[in-house]
Amino acid sequence: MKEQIIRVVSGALDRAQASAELRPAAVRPRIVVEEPRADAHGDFSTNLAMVLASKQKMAPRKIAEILIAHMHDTDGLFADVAIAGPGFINFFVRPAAWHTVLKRIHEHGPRYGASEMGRGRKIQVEFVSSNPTGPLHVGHGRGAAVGDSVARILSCCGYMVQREYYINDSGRQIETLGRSVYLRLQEHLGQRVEFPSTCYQGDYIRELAREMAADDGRHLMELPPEEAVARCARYACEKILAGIRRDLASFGVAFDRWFSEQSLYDSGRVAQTIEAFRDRGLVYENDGALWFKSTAFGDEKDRVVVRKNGQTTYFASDIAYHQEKFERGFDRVIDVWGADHHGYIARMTAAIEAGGIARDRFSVILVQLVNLLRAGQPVAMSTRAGEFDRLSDVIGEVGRDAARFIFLSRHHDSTLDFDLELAKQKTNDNPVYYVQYVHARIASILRKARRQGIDRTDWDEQAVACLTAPEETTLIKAMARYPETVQTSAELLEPHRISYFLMDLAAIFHAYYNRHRVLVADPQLSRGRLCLVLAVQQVIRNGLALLGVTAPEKM
RNA sequence: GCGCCUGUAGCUCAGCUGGAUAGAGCAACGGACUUCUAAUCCGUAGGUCACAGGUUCGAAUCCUGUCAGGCGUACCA
Repeated sequence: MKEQIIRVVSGALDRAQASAELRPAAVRPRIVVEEPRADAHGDFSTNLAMVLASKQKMAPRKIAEILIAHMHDTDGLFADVAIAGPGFINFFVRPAAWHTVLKRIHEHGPRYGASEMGRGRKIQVEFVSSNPTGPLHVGHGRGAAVGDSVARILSCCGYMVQREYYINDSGRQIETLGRSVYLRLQEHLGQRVEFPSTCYQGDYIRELAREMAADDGRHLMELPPEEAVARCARYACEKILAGIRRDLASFGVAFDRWFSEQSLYDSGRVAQTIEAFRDRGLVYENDGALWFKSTAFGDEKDRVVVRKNGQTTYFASDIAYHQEKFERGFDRVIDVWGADHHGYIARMTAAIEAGGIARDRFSVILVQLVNLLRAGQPVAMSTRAGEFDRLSDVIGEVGRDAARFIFLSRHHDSTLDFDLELAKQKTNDNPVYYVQYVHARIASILRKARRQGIDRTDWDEQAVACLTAPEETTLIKAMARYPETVQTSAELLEPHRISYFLMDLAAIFHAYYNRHRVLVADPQLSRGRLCLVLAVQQVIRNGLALLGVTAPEKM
């Protein structure tokens, strides 16, 4: 609907300029159409006359008059177009014109809200990428929900999306993992060992050690320690990764590709990247280490890629990794990171630009941390004791839908309080159920309709013409906003906009439901209302799908 | 010190990249189940948009500064 109005306004501007009543502008202003808060200001309004005023050297209200005179309402949308305030043009849409929105929803079904904004461009979303040194915790859960939802939204907007998980299966932390398991294994086999605080403290390390002991633990002890540690590392890494995959699967998150950091070393890719940088003078030696000139690309200081001891840094493999991503043909690459990594953005962007890729093709979604609470009290989480607020526990306790919805109920820039008790509550406090309830209620209406022998739920133009109640128009107006909401959340990479949209639509529906009955004596009106609530159900389902939340038939 | 993020109702948060009189939910108070699911709805009350300047027809939104909180500032990952 908004697009149609933009077209009307845009056409009026063209004609006004063609007729020389308005002088042609060098730069055409972006036409902004908004929905005013107050009903008295109509269904839509544009500020175009005021934007043009200074350039045209004309009073805004005068410009508004000219624009209105040149408007062609070919679709018969408007009951009235009025000038108000300092020069707003307000549009009052005929109630019947709103019915075309309903028709569109019926026609497009699951594709309502989809667009070709992405024009098939390839885009990659890399998220979670948690180190395989321990199980996923709630913070990863938020990253998983955000990454997956962003991927769903982009895909809905016509991008070819790939979901990727980067496995840090190389370097010191993996060695530490191996040593941790090795020491616990020795301990398990009755040896007295000193377990350093630098090792991973969690109970899952003991479990892994027990498993290995049951397998071929004693045989391992006969190997040279270095080899035994390496074996422990490989075993633990695989096991933990399997657990991560399991947790993600139960969270409804599926990756298209799991990319191993080690593979970048095995293929010589990291070394090649460094050499390429060396050839182009992008690195230099200092204090025995090799530095990347990231300051030349906007970073605040240069960064080490090869340490004095000859080992490459994590950053080095990350540069190679991101170059490799773009070589795979992605137009855009999006990384979802925990907010504690924000200091890393400047150098990563610098490295990408140094590799000859425009910096705006890379973006990072920083996800702020999650405070896990229980009835308002913080849930104790001690990394030292190795106790995690595990994602699997949280999903087990509150369920996948509630967890996902809550993770997506805040802007990713703000910290999130996740209250386990609240998440289980089935009240208004907990918006998941509030939204899902709409879907279930409508399903219930349909069941009743079928019992009454009404089995036609297809589009019925005449029946829909009966929908004249103001609550009905409000409902349709809300649904008309959906496609735009999806596009905005795709542009800004902000899935929470979908959550808020759904809560808003749900509130409007519940109010309607309490005020009007769908199945009434008048069969024509019943059919019209059935068309209406079916559309609501469709939009709720589409929106929930973008969040990865189910739409239940019964609750 | 420097950098990034945040500051909106008692609490938790939206606010459509500058629009008209500031928006929800929770908590408080008062109402609505013989109906298609009350996991719902209706109403009342609640505000110096941290503070001070600036930009313009117009600012919660943009710019500068101040204050407060979070995070970061490795030859760790």
